[in-house]
Amino acid sequence: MPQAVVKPRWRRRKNARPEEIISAALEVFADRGFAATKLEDVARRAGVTKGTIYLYFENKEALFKALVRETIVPVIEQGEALAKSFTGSARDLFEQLVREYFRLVGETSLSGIPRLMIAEARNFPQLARFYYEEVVTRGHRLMGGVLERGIKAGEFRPVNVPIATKLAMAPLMHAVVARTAFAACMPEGFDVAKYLDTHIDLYLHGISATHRTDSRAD
Amino acid sequence: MPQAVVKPRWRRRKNARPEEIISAALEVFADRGFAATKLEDVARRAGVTKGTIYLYFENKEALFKALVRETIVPVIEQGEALAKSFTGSARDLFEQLVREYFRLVGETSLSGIPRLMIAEARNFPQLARFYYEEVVTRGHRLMGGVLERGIKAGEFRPVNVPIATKLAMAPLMHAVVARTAFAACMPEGFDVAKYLDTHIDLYLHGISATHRTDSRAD
Amino acid sequence: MPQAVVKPRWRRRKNARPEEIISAALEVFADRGFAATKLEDVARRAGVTKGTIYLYFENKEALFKALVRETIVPVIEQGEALAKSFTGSARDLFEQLVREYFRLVGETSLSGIPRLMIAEARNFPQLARFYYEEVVTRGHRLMGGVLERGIKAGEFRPVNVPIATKLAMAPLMHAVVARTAFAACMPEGFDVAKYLDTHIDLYLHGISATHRTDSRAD
Amino acid sequence: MPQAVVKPRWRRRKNARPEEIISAALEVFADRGFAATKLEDVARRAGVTKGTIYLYFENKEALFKALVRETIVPVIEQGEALAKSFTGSARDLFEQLVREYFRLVGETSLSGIPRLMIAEARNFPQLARFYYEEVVTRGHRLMGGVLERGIKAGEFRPVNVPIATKLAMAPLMHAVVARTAFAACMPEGFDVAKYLDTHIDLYLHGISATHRTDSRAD
DNA sequence: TATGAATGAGACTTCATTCAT
DNA sequence: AATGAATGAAGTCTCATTCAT
Repeated sequence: MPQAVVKPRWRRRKNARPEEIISAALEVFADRGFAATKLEDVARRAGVTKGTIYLYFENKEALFKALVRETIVPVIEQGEALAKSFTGSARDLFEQLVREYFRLVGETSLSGIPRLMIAEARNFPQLARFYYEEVVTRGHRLMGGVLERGIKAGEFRPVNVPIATKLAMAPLMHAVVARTAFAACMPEGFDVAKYLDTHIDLYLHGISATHRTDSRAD
Repeated sequence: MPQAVVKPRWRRRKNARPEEIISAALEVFADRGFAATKLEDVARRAGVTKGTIYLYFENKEALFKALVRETIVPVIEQGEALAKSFTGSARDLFEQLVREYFRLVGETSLSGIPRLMIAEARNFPQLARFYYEEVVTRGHRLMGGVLERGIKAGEFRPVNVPIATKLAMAPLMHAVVARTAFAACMPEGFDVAKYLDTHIDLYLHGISATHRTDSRAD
Repeated sequence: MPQAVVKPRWRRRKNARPEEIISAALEVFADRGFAATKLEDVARRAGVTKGTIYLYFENKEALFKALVRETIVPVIEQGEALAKSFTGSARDLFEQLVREYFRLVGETSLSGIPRLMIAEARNFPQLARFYYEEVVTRGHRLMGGVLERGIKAGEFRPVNVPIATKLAMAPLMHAVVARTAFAACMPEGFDVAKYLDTHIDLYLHGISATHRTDSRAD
Repeated sequence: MPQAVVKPRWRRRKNARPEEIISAALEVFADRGFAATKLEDVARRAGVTKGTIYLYFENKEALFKALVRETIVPVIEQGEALAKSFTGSARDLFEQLVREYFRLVGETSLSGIPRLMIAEARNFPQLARFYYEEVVTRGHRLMGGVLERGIKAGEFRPVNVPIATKLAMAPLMHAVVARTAFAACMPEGFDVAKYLDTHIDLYLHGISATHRTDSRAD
């Protein structure tokens, strides 16, 4: 990242190259993982040659980082914008965020990113930290905010927010991650719609202020 | 470290080498992933030389496969045995299986295996299939059986078992997988005990036959 | 090619570019050597882009050759002019040539050129020949002429001129070459003035016609 | 698949390998310089493959350093040993050291090393420092010791030892360096023997205590 | 059974050079 | 005349794999 300063921005704007490369990289990284991805494949898919990648990214790792930055972070930001402007109930916001996440990530090649990060986090501590802070933590903050909103509004019981947040996200994350990993092994498929419906229903039921009387959760 | 089974020492000596290698491989693979693992590191940790590995395993991939086979499947088997001999309520069995899984996998280096599989499944379709069938599906069958047992006994509502099974497992799997991946990024730590407690509580509450009146889940 | 250019002011501009490039090349080549010099660095220092270099020089090697031609040869010519017009004693001419060489080459970035040639001569036989003939031989001829002049005038003993010439030049050349190479390693510095003084004194003493009586040198 | 050509993979003892590689490296580096040397060429000349080099040397630079260490430093040590055990006059010791240096370095492929160092010193500051300290400085100390010995014995005038040392060495160094660089350009050859004779004679005469009466050099 | 020296295919990365604008 | 995007050959280095001992 040393020369990020020198790279004139208009060059990016004017030329679609970096975006094309990142887009190609997303496909290949998502398919094969970090180490097994050959830059030549990325280049070919982007319609350029190996050398061109190095005009825009310092090395493979930098490309990987840019990919994460440019693709996943915006999804989080979109969710934050939605939450900010949302005027309905916390339940509805919860449901909408969950479904939106699946629409944007779970069912696109972006789903490869969480899997990649889980796979490579330990080998790229610096990137892992970036991702954890800019995506995971931020995502948790977003979801945590929804829960607090519901608690304040009396829709949700006063649960332990950090834990409840993790439990709200885990089924989403795992479905995204495992589905892309084992897609080829699930000929019967995976009824995502019903999975989501059920998660939303069970989860909202679980933290709803109106149904419980005997919870141990604090 | 695999299971310290108590058996006559000299007798096992014959098989000790491959087991030592697999044990070393578990540590290294779990730490670094498949591609980033050097056989030399595995060898060193096993106290042998690279060449020796090839006496027992055809190649790196075969070692990886053996590792998966030898370490994870027994955990499933143990769970199956527990379920078979269990005489208490489905709720208690559910709780015990969940906690046992965490004890055996989530908090040992075995936790690296699911992460590895998720990372590499697409690059090793054959291994992915093996894992999916011998671990994932079998795990689901085990958990699904518990749910059915509870439904039959009138403890649980008659939910869609496959979906409910996945929703029971996802928080476990995700916690195991994400925790090892991002361990270094979570200085605050992760209160696993409370996470488990809450999951068990919320989940059992959600499918309990006695509390719900308005569920959309079928 | 646009013709009908309005010339006046831009006329010198036309030749300015190659000179600027050569000047930049001198700095970079002298600093880093041939292979380690990137044309991009030369271009940047010349205030142009890489492509521009190729408008004036066929390739890196041609630039290198032009650099040698344009920078060093004039120094020789200047020495030749001095010798030609010099009217004093051979001793004084010798001293003046030595000091002038150091002033023009030894203490400017031109000192990088001999070092470069020594480093790369074997990789560029054609250039080496050019340099050897246009610089080394010509320099030797110049210095040899001085010696012969002194011998004829009875100032110097009738030594073996080619050998004596080489011995006159070697300390100069080596000082120039080694000083730039190891500049960073000589914190104590190198008293060039005294080095030159001593060389001149010892050398002139050695070949002086008036002091020796027992030399084996012929 | 080539049919079972029985090519013994390693005939020699492990111990010999590094030396063989260094020996091959000397030839190639001396011929082409550092950057222009391909490790594959070194390998081929050593009768091994590229990879083998990396068993013994961390990288190209390390090989280069080892080469310097193993080849030139011993020459210095030999000179030091000679000086230490020498019982004759300082003049004779001087002469012997000069001739020995030429025999061991100037007329073997070791002569490529000084040239290499001069060429690459600026690009490898760390190596330059090593060489400067272990070779240049040590060589100067050796020669300076001889001069001091002669001064103490009344053989030499009380000259400025550091300067006189440099002037004693420069013709040697330059001859070694320039000869290998321009060997191909000197069809007439270079009468090394006479060059050395004359240098020794002139130099010894110059610092001799018995001949001078008018020196400016102090 | 075990070793460890040796291999060589393959990946990343660099940079001189080209060419459309 | 000048640019700057693009190329692709070439070199360093890695490491799974082999095999004589």
